[in-house]
Amino acid sequence: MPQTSSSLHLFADVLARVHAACRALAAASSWPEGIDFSRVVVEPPRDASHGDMATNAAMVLAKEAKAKPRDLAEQIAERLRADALIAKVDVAGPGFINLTLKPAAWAEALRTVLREGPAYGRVSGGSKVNVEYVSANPTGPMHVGHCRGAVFGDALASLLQFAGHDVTREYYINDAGAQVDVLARSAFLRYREALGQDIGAIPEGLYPGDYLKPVGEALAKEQGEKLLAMSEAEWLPTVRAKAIAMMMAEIKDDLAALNIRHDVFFSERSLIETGNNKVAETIDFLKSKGDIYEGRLPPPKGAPVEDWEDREQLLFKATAYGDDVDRPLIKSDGSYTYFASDIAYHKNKFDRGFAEMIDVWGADHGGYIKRMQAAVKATTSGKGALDVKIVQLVKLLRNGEPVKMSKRSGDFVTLREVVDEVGQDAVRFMMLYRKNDAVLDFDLAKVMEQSRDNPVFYVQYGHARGHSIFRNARAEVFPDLPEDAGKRIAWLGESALERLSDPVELELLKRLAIYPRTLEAAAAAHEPHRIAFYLYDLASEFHALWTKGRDLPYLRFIINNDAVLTKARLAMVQGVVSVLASGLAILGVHAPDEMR
RNA sequence: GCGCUCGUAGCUCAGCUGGAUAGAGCAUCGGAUUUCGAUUCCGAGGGUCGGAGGUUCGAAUCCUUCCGAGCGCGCCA
Repeated sequence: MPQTSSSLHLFADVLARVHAACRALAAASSWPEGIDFSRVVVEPPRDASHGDMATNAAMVLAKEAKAKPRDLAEQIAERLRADALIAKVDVAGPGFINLTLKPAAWAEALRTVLREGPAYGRVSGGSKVNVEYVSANPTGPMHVGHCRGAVFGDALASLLQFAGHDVTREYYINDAGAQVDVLARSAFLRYREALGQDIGAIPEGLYPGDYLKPVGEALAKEQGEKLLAMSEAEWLPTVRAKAIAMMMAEIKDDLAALNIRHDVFFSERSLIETGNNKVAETIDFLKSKGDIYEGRLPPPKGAPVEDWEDREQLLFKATAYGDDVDRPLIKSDGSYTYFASDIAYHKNKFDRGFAEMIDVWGADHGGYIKRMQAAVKATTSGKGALDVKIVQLVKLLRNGEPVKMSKRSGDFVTLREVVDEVGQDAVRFMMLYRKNDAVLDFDLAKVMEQSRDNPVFYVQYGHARGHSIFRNARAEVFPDLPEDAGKRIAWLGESALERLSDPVELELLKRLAIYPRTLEAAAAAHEPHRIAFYLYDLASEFHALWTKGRDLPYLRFIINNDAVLTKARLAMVQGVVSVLASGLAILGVHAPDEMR
């Protein structure tokens, strides 16, 4: 289990106190041994009037403690009332224990934010995790459809890293199937074209895009007319390798435009290299476990398969691990199915030390999850776990109208076109401002708007506004307020934070205090979108407080005749700025000091 | 036909893995605003959480079953 960093964060701290109270009570009341406290949680109540935090301890423990929830709640409450951090304890409803903390607790929470700075909410000591994402076929530039999985995977990896995991970002290159041979043939045409031949229209079934022209030109330059004299079987490996290399370079460029970088690029072809055939090895391994057999499959029930041929074939016993049917490993032409090499690939991940694997796939691969999880179970004897995150379709719009067309490829919009038009921040944030398994509307016009309707702008503006306040404070009250973030945080760390007492201010501090908890939950659920929503809420409260200062001058951040209060308020602003910057960094979105 | 995902305000979506009177934004209506440079803020109306059962102290959340949408269903990746 991950360890929380040096200081306990407020929610974890209070949870520990509740646990302690329960244990003390357990000892005093001779409860049965080995009671499970893990279901006891401390969370913010839905209704703020109930207090700052609520715990379900009494309701969860009632059965085992053989007591009525309300009675038990009273006993636990009695012990919590003695706690120095807690101002008020109430028992409500079916047995909730509502806690109201002393104001000093919130000041202390802000002090924690400032002390830890960029590390606030960070955890260390987590497990090794492999996150595989993008893995687009190396047959052309990336299109918008790839965008979402790319951004999602990248943000999830960052999130898990922040949550203490040892994360490897991986890209699986599908460079072994039939489609890369098609790529090679398409590139060969462009090669002939580069040598001055008239190739006419690109035949049906080959890739028509202009992006293969540079490949043809490069081949012409390197090989001259040498390849023309060869048979396809002879030139194909050379052309294929060149085309894949250039496509991968292009994909890496596209990813860089979104600020995405992988640690490992894993080649499918490397699995079946002669002399080192991992796929054969894996099949043998499964055979020895009795998970593979020769058999027949019933024809698929859905759309009729025209050339269906009932044949004896090599099957993986996926049904033994929760799948619906057993799955073929070898095609009728004798080559491996994609699934076969994918089994070998995931086994390889496990063998490299990743018991935890996460794959990010597009929605059209949903039907593939069960068999892959079955395969992981089988090859790792249940020790490996694969979580597959499906990212749903992105509907690209402009002012509500669907966008099709592309200047470059003829039939799809490239990732690059979208990033060039709206910028990487807008793309990244919007892709994360939705649950991954929900369809997403991406409106090119809307994400450029500077309004509350555009969450990217709204959150970034929150960060910029914080800095704007620092600039004003520097001009009006504190010429010494450091520009450097680290120095400024240290400088503000010595503020009289107990001066922050207005309910609106305390609300903001509570929001900051809950950040580590939000991160922890988002990481555990593999759901980076929760951070995007949290940031939006935080920015919203910050903007609201700023605007309140317009009507109520005593709530302004800068109070010219009260340097002590101003400094405390600036410390609060710094807390907001720090957390906004931290959350945006996890999402891979810039936190600007000013908007332009 | 089967499997997976989904169904929450007029629209777009959250809902912290079972908690209290289900929340935001947009849109609508009503207010505030020559600010600490910012398209910002406050308030109101709006709900059978697709329908029906079930599990328990308690269900939008879990189970069953219908209805509806999307995706998938050897030898594509």
